[in-house]
Amino acid sequence: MVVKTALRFGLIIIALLILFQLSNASLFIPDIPADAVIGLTAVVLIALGIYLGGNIKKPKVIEVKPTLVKDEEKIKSLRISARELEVLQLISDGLSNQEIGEKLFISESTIKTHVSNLFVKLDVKRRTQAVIRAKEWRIIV
Amino acid sequence: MVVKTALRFGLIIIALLILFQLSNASLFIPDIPADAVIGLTAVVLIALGIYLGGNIKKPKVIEVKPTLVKDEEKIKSLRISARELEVLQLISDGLSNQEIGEKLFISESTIKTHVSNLFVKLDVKRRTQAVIRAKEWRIIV
DNA sequence: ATTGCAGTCATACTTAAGTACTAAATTCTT
DNA sequence: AAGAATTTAGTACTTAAGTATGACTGCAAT
Repeated sequence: MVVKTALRFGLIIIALLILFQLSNASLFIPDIPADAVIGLTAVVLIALGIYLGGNIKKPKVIEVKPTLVKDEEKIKSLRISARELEVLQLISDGLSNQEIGEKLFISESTIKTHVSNLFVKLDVKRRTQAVIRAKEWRIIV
Repeated sequence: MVVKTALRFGLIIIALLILFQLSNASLFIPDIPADAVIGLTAVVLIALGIYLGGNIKKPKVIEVKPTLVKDEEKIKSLRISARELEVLQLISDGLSNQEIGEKLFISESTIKTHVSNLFVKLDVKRRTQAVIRAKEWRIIV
């Protein structure tokens, strides 16, 4: 890395020296218009600046969250129903069976049915595992 | 945005014209050495290039995953012990109290003690909530 | 029409989770 | 060394979670 930087700067210095020489020489050669040489030099120098700027400036670092998209195919393949998915999401939100029932206006015993069916489909034994599995398989966000 | 860009380029053109004029003039004024003017011009042009490069070039973007670092300060402030933290992590991994006990070679009743103490410190009622809260507060990864 | 799925609910049960203490041994800390 | 915090473990209990099974309804496809 250090060698690369040194090499780069060496090349830049050589390029600059050549330009200066050319610039000086042109003043005494009438065949080439001085303006053209100056213009060319300007363009080369600006290009050099742009090149240097790209390397000197530290890159912008932005944090990106992994794309949180549900895998609808997986949900279908596991034959998880819409209601079951709702319950699964609420389990993941930390709600108890009773709270889920209240939120969905259905009895706790129905929630238990959904939960049991979910565990079979997700191949887990506990709700904490269900949450992990469901996120692994991108069934819930 | 368009106006801003137009203005910027206008200024750049004016700056260039001034430089060209200066450059031409200096050739006939012996008081100022031609090399100095050329050198100054070079510096200005390179600076201009760097400035332009910063605006024209699309920024280098490095994508990084959100930093998953435990907040040790938070752990201390909540007075969560090392053992409790271990238990918390294993809860988050989906293990039952019994499984956690087996993994740590201690009785399930001890796990229950740790769990209860954790719930008070995390201000939650259930282990599913504990996992959510612990991740919110970056107590576990 | 009947077949099947989704959703609902209930009962009865077992197991796990969680609470509320008490208490002892161990390990830091001062 | 003394005190504080941690870790361990127990008992006794309450509550929540989870299982198994059966039953009823509505709805859509065959």
